[in-house]
Amino acid sequence: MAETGSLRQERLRKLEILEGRGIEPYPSSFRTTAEISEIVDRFSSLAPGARTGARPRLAGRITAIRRMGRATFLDLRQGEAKIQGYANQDGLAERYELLELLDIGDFLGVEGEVFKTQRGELSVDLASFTLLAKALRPPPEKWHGLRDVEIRYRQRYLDLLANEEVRRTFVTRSRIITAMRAFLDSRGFLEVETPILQPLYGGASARPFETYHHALGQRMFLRISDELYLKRLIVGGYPRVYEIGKDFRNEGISTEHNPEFTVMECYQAFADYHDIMDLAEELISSVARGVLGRTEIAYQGEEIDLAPPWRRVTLREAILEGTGLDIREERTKEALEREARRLGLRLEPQPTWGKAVDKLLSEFVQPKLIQPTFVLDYPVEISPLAKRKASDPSLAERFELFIGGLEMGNAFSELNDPLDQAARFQQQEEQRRLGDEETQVLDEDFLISLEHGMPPTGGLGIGVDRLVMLLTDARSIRDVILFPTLRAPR
RNA sequence: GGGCCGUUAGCUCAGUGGUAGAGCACCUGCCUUUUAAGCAGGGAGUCGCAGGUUCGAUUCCUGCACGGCUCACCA
Repeated sequence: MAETGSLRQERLRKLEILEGRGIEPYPSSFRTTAEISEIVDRFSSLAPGARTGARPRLAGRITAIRRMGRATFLDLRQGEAKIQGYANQDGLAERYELLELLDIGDFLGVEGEVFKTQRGELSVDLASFTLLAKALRPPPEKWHGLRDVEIRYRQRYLDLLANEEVRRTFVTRSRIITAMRAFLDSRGFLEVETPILQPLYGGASARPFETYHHALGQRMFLRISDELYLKRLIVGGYPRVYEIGKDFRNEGISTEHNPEFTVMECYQAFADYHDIMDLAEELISSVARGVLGRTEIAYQGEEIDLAPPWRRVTLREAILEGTGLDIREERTKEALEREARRLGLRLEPQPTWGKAVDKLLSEFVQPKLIQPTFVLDYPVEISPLAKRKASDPSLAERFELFIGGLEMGNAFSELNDPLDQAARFQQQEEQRRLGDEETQVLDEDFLISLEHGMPPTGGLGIGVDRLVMLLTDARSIRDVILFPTLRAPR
């Protein structure tokens, strides 16, 4: 980080003068008697020119200073709330000149009577003030805010100070997660924590981050999913569990992907994927109602209604609708790719039939799924942890949820047949040999847990960052993650 | 990783083959109810980095770094 040259030098000079006068620029505390927001709430309807007799002690950051000779105004901000400080030479006497040593960005404690100026600005008539922390660097520009995305992401604190809508977004994010917890808790789900550092990764098709534990002398992975551990807890007898936490995938970065991202996964015993669709609808619509107060939202210019029930369409119908291709007719990779080409679809060659189906969905169907849509019944080939449909063993009882063109969730009736699960892992190995690099790895310990008996269970995973994007109308996942992954500057 | 675009003062941005500007911020002066305070004056830059072309490069070319968008993979 470069020095900011003369601006920083200037502040250092003021710091020295302050210290020379025996003023501690970083005192350990300042006892306030009120929050700025409380004073604003209490006195905002005061008439211009009125005085209150109230004399609170307040603290905040200086966000503006207007010096007018023997009178000075400054804006003091604490969180969202702001109040004006008014000081004049009559009131402060020889202390008045110390105001010269204050800068925008400094934290200040004040004491004085609350009043309203002739122009109607709620103010504190400073009887005294105390420097609480000197800022040595200037804040971003007050008028245009901070635009440079690199500074916004790397120094998010400046973004939060300069851009109010950014501050609001992260408040909303926090409320979404709180609402999610409240919903799940009210449904009897137990919040648990499972390992992030794992000897084996699984539960999704993705490349992991690898690390090494020195004392154990052992390779470890950062989890790519919570799934296999949460299912072990269902085996262990908890009927409903959930976890909200980070997963890590060693893949590309985009407006919809951050290498570490937040996921909510929940598992409910004696439920199937139809029950889970109901659960997902209720979860997301109730979060929207709780946080935004409504279920109609606008996302990137599209009007979306999150009120249940949501559209449910099979994967086959969705692809048929979106492309004209019937995946039930084209059962081999070659036939599917040939037909896609015949229809003029730009489909890159895929390693397997299942991957090609997945590609058709994400490429040609997903962008059109603006209203909440459950796409159900996926090929078993690409659903190695989901139970087969009784009526068609080539399909899995699985759905993905799309809203606003974003893939929002993934769920299935969990595969609890240990022998079929073993066979599926085997099948994944074969797909790996065909060139699919993101197949699931065999987890012997997980298989053993299934052999001890897992009840029929429905599971759901929601991409929390994407849900926040949807509810805050964010275009990029980086706008809902406080410190998104960036290359380290050299 | 590929393609396209960007990088100029602390911040927001102009601009040029002849060595750099504005607004905010900063400094000095005036100003005791201002509020994007005002008025007058002033300081501030390795023009992302490194090469090349040129009498001369911030400007043109090449490479690199970082960022954005996009394509490829995933939640």
